[in-house]
Amino acid sequence: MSEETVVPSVPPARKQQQRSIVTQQKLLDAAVEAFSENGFKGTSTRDIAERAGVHHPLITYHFKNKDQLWRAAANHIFKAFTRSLAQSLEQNKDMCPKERMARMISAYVKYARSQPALHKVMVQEASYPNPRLDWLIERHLKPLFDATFGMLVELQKLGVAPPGDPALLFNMIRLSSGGLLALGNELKASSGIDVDSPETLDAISELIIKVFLPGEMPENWKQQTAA
Amino acid sequence: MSEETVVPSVPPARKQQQRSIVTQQKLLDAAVEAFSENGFKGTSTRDIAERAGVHHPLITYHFKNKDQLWRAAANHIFKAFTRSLAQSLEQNKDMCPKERMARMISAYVKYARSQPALHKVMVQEASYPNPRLDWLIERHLKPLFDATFGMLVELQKLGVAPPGDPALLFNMIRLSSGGLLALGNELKASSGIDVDSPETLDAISELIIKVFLPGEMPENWKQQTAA
DNA sequence: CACTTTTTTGTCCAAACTGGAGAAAACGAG
DNA sequence: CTCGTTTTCTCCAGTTTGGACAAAAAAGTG
Repeated sequence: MSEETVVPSVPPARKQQQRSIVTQQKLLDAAVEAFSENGFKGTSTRDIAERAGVHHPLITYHFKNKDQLWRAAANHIFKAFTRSLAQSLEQNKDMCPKERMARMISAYVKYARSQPALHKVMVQEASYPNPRLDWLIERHLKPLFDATFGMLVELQKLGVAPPGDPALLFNMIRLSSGGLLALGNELKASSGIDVDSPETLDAISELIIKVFLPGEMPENWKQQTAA
Repeated sequence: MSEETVVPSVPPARKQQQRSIVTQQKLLDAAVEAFSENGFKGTSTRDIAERAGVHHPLITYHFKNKDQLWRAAANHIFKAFTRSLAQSLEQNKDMCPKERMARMISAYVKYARSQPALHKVMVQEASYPNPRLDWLIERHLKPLFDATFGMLVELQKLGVAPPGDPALLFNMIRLSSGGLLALGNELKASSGIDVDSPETLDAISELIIKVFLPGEMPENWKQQTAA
C-alpha cells in the first residue's frame, strides 16, 4: 500500500505491459534531452511529455513527479554510459595500461558524441549548488572517479601520464572529451570543428591521448603483474 | 572603435546620473549570474531584478527587454575578459612565445575562477541552437579564437605545442581551464579539488602548460622576428 | 472467454509566474 | 529652482506551472 512506486519495481502483481516500458523509455529519453538543454528549473514536464509524444499526466503515473523523473533520467543515462565503459574495459583487459586507457578515452569520446547529454546534465546541475548535484556526485560521479583514479596513478608511475594531481588530470581529460563534444553546436561556427565527422572524433581521441599520455610504456612493465 | 550604445538608445540630453550607472551595473552583474546558472529560458527578469536588489521595471527602463539585457550582460562579461587578456598580452609582449602563451593561460585560469560565468554562459547557449548563440559566436568567440589561433600555430611550428588540429588544441585548453573552473561546485565533492585555493589554481595552470606546451623553445627563435 | 489490473486519456485546477505597460513620485544636474 | 532622468508602484492579460482525478481503453491471467 506504500505509494513508493519509484519506477517499475514494487509489486508486480501482474507483469508490466510492453507499451508501458516503451512509454517509460520514451519519457526517459525525452527527459534526458530536455534537462540537458534547459536544466531542471528551465524544463517543464509538459515539454518533456511533448518531446516524448506522450500525454503529460503519464509522467505522474510513471515517475510520481518531476524530481523523480529527473533522477530516473540521470540513472538512465549513466547506466548506459557505465555499461559502455565497462565493455571497453572488458575488451581491453589484456592490453597494456596505456593502451587500455587510450581505448577507454576513445570509447568515452565516441559515447560523448552519441550522447552529449551525459556531460550537459552534469554541467547544468553543477551550475549552482542543489540537492540533485549532491545526489549525482554520490551516486554516479564518485564511483566513476574512483574507478579511473587508480589507473591514472599507475600510468603516472609508469611515466606515461605526466606528473601532477591525478584528480586534475582526470577532470581535464573528461572535459577535453565530453566537454568539447557538449559544445558541438558552437564548435563548427566558432572554430570550424565538425563533431559529426568520424575523422574529427578520431582526431580528438588521438590528440587527447598524445597530450595526456605522452610517455611510452617501459618494456618490462609485465613484471609487476606476473605471478 | 565605435562606442556601443548598448544601454540607452537615445543620446542623453543631460548627463547620466550616477545612481543610474550603479543600477545598470547591478543589473548586469545579476543578469550574468542568473543567466549563467539557469540559461536564458530558465531565467526570469524578476529573478534578475531580485538578485540585483532592484525593482523589476527598471529592466525595461534600462535595457528595453529581456533579450537586450542578455546581450548587454554578454558584452559586459566579455568586455572585462578581453580587457584582462589584452593586459596579459601587453605585459608579456617581450617574452618568448611559449612564455607569453603560458602567462595567457594563467591569466585565463585566474579570470575563469573569479568569473566562472564567462564559460557557463557559453555552455548554456550552446546547449541548443538559438540566435543568441550565433550572435555570441560572431561577436565574441570568433575574434577570440582568431586572435589565439595564430599563436598556437606558431608554437606548433616551434615544436612547443604538439602537432594536430590547432582548433582542437585551442578548445581543449579552453575547456581544461574555463570548463574545469565552471565545474567548481562539483569538483570538491567528486574529486577533492578545491578551486578556491590559490595553490589549486597554480596547479591547474601548471598542468595545462606542461601538458599542452610540452616542448622547449629552440634557442634561435629570435631570428624570425628580428628585422 | 470473462475478469481484473495496468495503462492511457481527457479534463480541470489553483497558483505562480511571465514579460511588459504606464502613471506618478522622487531625485539630481545645471 | 526647474526640468529632464530615474525610480517606484500598481496593474495586466496571458501563459505556464506541477499536479489531481475520474473514466475509458488495453492487456495480462485464469
